[in-house]
Amino acid sequence: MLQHHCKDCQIKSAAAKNLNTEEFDILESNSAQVIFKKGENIFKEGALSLNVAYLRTGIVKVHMHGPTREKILRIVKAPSYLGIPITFGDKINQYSATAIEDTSVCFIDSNYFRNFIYSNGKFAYEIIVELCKNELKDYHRYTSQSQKQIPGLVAETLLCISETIYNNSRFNFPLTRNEFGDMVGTSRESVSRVLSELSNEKIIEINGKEITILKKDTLEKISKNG
DNA sequence: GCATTAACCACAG
DNA sequence: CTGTGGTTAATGC
Repeated sequence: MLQHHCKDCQIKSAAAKNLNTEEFDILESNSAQVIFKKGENIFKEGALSLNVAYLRTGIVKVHMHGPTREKILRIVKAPSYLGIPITFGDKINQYSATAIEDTSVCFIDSNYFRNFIYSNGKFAYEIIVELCKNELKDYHRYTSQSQKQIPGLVAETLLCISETIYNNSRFNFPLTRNEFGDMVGTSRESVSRVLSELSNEKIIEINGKEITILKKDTLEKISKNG
């Protein structure tokens, strides 16, 4: 376990900024920081959930088993909590989290996390805000996913990764084609095909894992029109 | 019918 | 792990 001092942490969550000195002491003695290498599993679907995971740095994929394939639910960039729905929704993890870049995670004992919710209204409020924002994003994604065709979904995903994860029109796409398929609910072949079409039309440029968005406006149009 | 879309399979780098 | 081509099934003019 790494030495850590929650009070001095530079990457506090919006919620944790509302904790007082005493609460930070409690947090510190009931949490542990762990480093995960790219590809390592952070918590696994089906296991018993005993803590809240707070993603301090890095990027993670959140995924669960579907009837036929794996489904990638979200790509999460730090800082963000990872396991709140698990902690309060069920004792058993309903989904897994896997690092797609080197990552540092703080695990917080659920009981103490729960106590903060009970006793500190501002803390609880920030947690609710985060949950609500995520829920709204999920609603948007689910409606897109059920109504857009594959080119629209691929375009949407590229824009989303570029804007919200990397803030750059050029980025290393962190998933394999297969995982990209799992993310938009389609086959790796279809993703492949759409990507090469986009590349042929000079809308994006592909160098292995590196993707550059050349014509953002046309990509947005494709995303919008489904 | 004919066209489009996308899944599944197979095979080659 | 990826890209591509052939085939097939579903859906919509």
